[in-house]
Amino acid sequence: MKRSEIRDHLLDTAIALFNKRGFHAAGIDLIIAEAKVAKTTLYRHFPTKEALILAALKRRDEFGRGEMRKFVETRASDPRERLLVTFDYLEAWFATDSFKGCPFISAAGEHGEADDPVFQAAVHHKRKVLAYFRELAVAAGYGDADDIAREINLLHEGAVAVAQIARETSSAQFAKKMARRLLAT
Amino acid sequence: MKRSEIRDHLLDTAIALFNKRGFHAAGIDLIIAEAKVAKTTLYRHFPTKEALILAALKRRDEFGRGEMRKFVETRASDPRERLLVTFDYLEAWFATDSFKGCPFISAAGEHGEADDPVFQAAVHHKRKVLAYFRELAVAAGYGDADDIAREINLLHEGAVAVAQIARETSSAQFAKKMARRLLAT
DNA sequence: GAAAATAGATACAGATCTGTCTACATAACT
DNA sequence: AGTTATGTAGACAGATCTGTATCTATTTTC
Repeated sequence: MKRSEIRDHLLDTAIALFNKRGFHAAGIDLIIAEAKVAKTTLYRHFPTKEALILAALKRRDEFGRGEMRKFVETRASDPRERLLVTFDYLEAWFATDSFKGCPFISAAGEHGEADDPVFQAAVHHKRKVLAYFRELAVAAGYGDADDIAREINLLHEGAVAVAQIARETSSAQFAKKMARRLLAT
Repeated sequence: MKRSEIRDHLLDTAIALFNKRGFHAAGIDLIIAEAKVAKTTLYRHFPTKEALILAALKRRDEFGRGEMRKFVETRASDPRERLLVTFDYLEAWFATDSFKGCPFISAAGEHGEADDPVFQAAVHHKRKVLAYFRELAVAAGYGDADDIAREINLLHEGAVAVAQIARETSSAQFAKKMARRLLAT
């Protein structure tokens, strides 16, 4: 396998296994076996497991937010509607086989110390997502864009947590209806 | 230490360490050291680590729901108000030093397979909490008590997730205001 | 095409994990 | 008081974990 591909392949494999088994339970040996790559290779790209976790979270963050943006932009042009369409993105995510809750919440659960770089990666991701909602709320012309963004964000988090445990997609549309009613007030 | 006390003491120590470090990262040796108990003693009470985890989650479930009930019942008598007071309970929980997000969401993150007993324990807890909200909604005389309960529940989950990452208590009151507006429609 | 960097395969070190075993001390119950 | 159950202490086994070292094969790059 070419060097240019292998790093991303390793990260994708790691993301999938961290998601499925958890960050501690998914060991290096499992990751290299799944990726069909030698251990030496992994350690040439990432000096430690923590570095691998951080790189995986970074990739997951950028990919996930990019996907949500694309999804939203192709389904609605009205900024107000776009805020609601984010819940349809959630629904599509929940419907995938690999959905096991938010990887950043799980990462924060396993690395809960405030000064842990993994926890900080989760904080960074959540801040970026909130900023996106605020961006949409501003574009929609809301005077209290900050509050609107926080509301959408809180509903997202709630829908994800419910879907993680109940293992069904309906919480996305349920949260969407709540959002619609709140935006109407 | 008396036998009757030691089991609960072990469970409380385990709960605290699982909460702080995560279920995989908190090892048996750490738990017995913190509890100041011999390893033999722990394994006389719990045959495996998984059994300890399950017993700890069961205790956490019963304790947490009992505390919320007590909190709510002492602060409001009107059933409608009680639904809102549950968010004040959240706020008090968030304000504790040990708050690191919902232990059951974290447990589900580390044991995400649907047939894993630990995951099932999380499902059980969430069902019970939802049933409590429904009980309050029924007492409040709402015709659509199921939907009201789901809304309160989703707002709770959202507030917990936000508080876990942002490390502040304000999401509880923020969710409470959202709940108030939703209940008014 | 040659030189340098990287991948593969695998053994290994050292730490840590769960769970067991042994030997002795203490508490509880008859 | 004496028997039984339980606690303490710690060594130990066996598995597993992260990370390193060695050596060969393959890519990349100049």
